[in-house]
Amino acid sequence: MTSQAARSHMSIGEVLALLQGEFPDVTISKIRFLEGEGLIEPERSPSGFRKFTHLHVEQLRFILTAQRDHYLPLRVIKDKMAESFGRPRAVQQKQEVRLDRAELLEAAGIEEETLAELEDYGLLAPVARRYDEEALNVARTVGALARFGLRARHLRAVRAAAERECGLVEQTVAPVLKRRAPGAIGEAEETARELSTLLLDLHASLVRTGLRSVLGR
Amino acid sequence: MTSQAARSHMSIGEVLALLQGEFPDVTISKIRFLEGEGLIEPERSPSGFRKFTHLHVEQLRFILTAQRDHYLPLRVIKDKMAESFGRPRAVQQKQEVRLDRAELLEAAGIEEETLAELEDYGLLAPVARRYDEEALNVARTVGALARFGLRARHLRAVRAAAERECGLVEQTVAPVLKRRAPGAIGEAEETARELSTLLLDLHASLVRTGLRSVLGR
DNA sequence: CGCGCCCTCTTCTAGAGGTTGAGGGTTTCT
DNA sequence: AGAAACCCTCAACCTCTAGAAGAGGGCGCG
Repeated sequence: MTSQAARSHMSIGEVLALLQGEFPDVTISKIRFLEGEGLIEPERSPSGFRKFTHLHVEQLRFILTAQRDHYLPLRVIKDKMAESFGRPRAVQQKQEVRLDRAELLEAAGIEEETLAELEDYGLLAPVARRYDEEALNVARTVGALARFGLRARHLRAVRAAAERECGLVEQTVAPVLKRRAPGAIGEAEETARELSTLLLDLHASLVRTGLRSVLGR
Repeated sequence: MTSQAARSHMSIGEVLALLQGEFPDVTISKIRFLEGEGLIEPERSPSGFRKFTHLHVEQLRFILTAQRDHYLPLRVIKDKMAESFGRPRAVQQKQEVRLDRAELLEAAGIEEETLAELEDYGLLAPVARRYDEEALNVARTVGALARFGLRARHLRAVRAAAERECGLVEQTVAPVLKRRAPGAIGEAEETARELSTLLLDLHASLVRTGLRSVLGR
């Protein structure tokens, strides 16, 4: 048995041996299965044997830990891997939702006129006559709010607030975007995502605090 | 149909109605299933109908959130529930945070002057000279935002927006609160929580959508 | 050339998390 | 009272995830 260190890549059996100490119930069949699910992508030798590197072992460790300690489903682990290990191309689907008007009404469980109202107040707009995931979520949420007597016109303020926050993000990110360097867009997206998370978090905290005083304590 | 408010306990259908806004795919059969799995234990009427209280609704919310947002298996959720809800009273956990000024600065990793700014702009205020969990979160978040060049004065709009949303909730809940019936407070809290969740969700959706167009798709 | 390792592919499975429907009682509206 | 709406149990069924098991067949090396 040649040491796996020397060759820089390992066979599936060697990988198994490496991991088995830490994760007693990993098996060859499981590793193959994980490849099938697109979680790892080992190279192949001319004759078809899988060739693993240390990176792959790292990834497997990540997967197995996520399963064992955080109970995450593979689908979610896959997404997280894209973040932690960076897109190994494949551009990740995300299962685009694209509904037409009738489908949206159906899926969100709202009336035509509610939708019209929503569009009037700018809470939601189709892109190329189609509604995406986010639009569906808006429609559903507004539907639920309507059951409390809150109609679109009450929600204009929410839209305005969202717009102002977007403005804040835009303003911060603009210089990066302008600098037409390669990778600038990716960087801007990253920053925008991070900023918006923070702003949403702040917003939520403020609302919760405000509410507590409304309810007396 | 009598309002669920008056009776302090609800039928399974009423519980369903309460939750469906926030969790569109909860069903009666699922609620029964969760009882079968030992996650909730509603009382029964003499004729065998389930009787739910606000606590049960709270627990269901906990379960559904854990599933949806953290992908936890029921088995694990059950364990967590024992911690969060288990053993009624048991000295009120939730581990109240009550920091003084210095501790807050330390914990949030911000400067005295940043905090002063925050208080000036009404983003945060001590209660009886102490800062709670939510205040800490605000301070921390603002600290992170500051690293992107966003200072308290940029965030006034966020505060204003949060206040307006609180107003919306207050307005909706006010009639219930006034009606000084027993259980009215619990019901109001329940409604307020639900409304604010929906509003925050809506807000987040709008921000994400807006951001996408800022970044060009 | 034989023994151990590796390959693909198909079929099987165990469990989680519910759904559906039959058959039957209860509550409430009119 | 009678219908409509709601609720009950229990058993059967279903879909999806996460693999396991085995058949049938290639590599590779001492």
